[in-house]
Amino acid sequence: MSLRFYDTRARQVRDFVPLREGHVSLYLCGATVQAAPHIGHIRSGVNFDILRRWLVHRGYRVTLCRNVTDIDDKIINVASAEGVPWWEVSERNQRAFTWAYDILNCLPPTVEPRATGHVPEMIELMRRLIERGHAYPAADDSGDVYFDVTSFPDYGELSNQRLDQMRGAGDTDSDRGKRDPRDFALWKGTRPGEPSWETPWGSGRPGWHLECSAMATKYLGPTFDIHGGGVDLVFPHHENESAQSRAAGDGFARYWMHNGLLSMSGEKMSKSVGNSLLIPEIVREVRPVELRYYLAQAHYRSVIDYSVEALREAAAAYQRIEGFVTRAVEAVGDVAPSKELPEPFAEALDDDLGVSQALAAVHNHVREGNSALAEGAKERVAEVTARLRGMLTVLGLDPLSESWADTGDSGLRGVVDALVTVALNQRQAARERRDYATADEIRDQLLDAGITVEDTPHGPRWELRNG
RNA sequence: GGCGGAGUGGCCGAGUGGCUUAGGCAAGGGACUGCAAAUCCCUGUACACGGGUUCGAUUCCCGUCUCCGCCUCCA
Repeated sequence: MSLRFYDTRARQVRDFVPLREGHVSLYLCGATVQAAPHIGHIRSGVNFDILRRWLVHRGYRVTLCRNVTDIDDKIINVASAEGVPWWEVSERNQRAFTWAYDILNCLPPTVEPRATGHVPEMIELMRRLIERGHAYPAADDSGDVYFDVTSFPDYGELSNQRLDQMRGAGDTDSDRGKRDPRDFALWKGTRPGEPSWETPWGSGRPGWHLECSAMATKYLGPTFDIHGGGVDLVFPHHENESAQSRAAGDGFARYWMHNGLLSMSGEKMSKSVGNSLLIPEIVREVRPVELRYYLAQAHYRSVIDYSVEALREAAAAYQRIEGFVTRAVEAVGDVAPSKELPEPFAEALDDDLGVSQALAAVHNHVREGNSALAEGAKERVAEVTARLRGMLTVLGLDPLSESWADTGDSGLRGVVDALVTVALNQRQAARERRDYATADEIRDQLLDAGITVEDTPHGPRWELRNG
C-alpha cells in the first residue's frame, strides 16, 4: 500500500503523491514566540518530526520550513510589561523552543525563517492582492490593510465554514476602516510606541497570517506539498493563509495535516487559560526520551489528556524497550540499526502515521528479543536488535542515539563501574558462603545510591536507576 | 446558531462487519531465582445508551445522552 495521510481540506485520507518526484516540501507552523513552550507545542513538534523522519525513510528528500513568528500583540504586551524591547522577548522564547525541540530529539528544520526578516516579501504579497482586488488599505488611513473575504469565493473551504454563518473576525482593536467585519488584517497600522515597518500604504507591522504565506512561498515555492500545525490553527490562521495565497494566484499547500490538541483534565491547555505545563517541569518527572514516547504513542490526530500517571506509564513502557536494547548490546556488542523495517511497522506508518500500531510491532520485537536473549541465541538477538533500532530510529526513540547521551559524566562512568564492581564482588563472596543477609544489605545500599542490581546467568549487572 | 472530533476492559491507547477481537501499564497464577530484580508463559474484566440494517455490529445507519475543539489569542 502507498503512503497516505488524512487531509484536513478533503476531510479524508488521501494517497500522498508529492509535487516533485522524490522530494517533499513541508511547511510547519512553528511558534509565535510570546512565551516558553508547553507540552502541547512540543507534541506538535514530535508528531511532525516523526512524519519527517518517515518521509526520509521512504526515500524522499524533505525540505522542512518551520517558521518563527516573532512579532505579535502578545509579544509587544509582554515586552511592554517587562520594560524591555520586543525582540528581547521573542529571542528569549525562541531559544526556549529550540532547547525544547533539541532535548526531545526533533531534528532541526531545513530553514527556520522569522516573520520580521520577511517584510519585503509580505509587502509584495499585499501588492499582488490589492492589484487583483482581493485586499484594500483601510479607508481611514490607519495604515491597516485588509483581505476582502467576499472577493474570494473559496473562502472557508479549508475549515468547511460558510461565510454567511461566520462571526466577525475582530482582529483589530476597533475594526477601523474594514469593509466587512469578517475581513482580516494583512497588515496593522502603527500605534504609538509599537515597532513598525514602512510600506506603500503607511507604516505598521504584520498581521498574524501574512508571514506564513510569504515565507512558505519564499522557501518552498508557490505550490508545495504539506502544510502542518495544530488543529486549533485550521481557522482562522490556515484558512486565511490559504485564502491570501490562492487569491494571489499561488497554489499553496496540497495537503493539510493537523495534530490533535493536548488537554489537562479534559480542558484545552492554553497559554491564555494559564494552566500551561512547561517542558522544564515535565522533564523533572520523566526523562526527555520518555516524554517523547508519551507524546508519540497516541495517534497524532487524537486528543491527549495529560496526566502524570499516564506519563509515568509511558516511561515504564519505554524502559522495557530500553532495557532490552541495553542487555542485547551487552550480550552481542553494538548492532547498527537496520534500514529494512518489518512490514507491520511500515504499513502502520504508511497509513496516516499509525504510530500506536507501529509501537505494537516494536513491543513484539522486544518480546522476541528477550526470549532470544534468554536462550542465548546471539544471532537472533543481533537480528532483532538491528530491526528494533531501525524502527526506533524512525520514531526518534532509539535508546542508543547520541541525542539521549548524558553529558558531563566524562570518565565518571568508569569510576562508578569500578566502585560498584568492588561492592558486587563482596556481595558475590557473601552469596557464595550463603551469607544472604550481608549480600542483600550490599544490594540495598547500592539501591539507596541509585544503582539497581540484577543477577543473571552470567553474573550480576548493574544500572543507574531511571528517574 | 454554524463546523468538526470523541465516548473501548482497573488505567493509557489502537483497530475492525465474523478470523488469534493490537500494544503497553497495573492485577492474579506459573517458570526462573537463596530472595529479589529482569525476563518468559498463562489469566480475567470491553467497546456510552436506545433503535435499525444484517445470517452476524464494538465496527454501518438513525436517534438520545455526555465530553471536547474551532468560529476570539492559541500547537
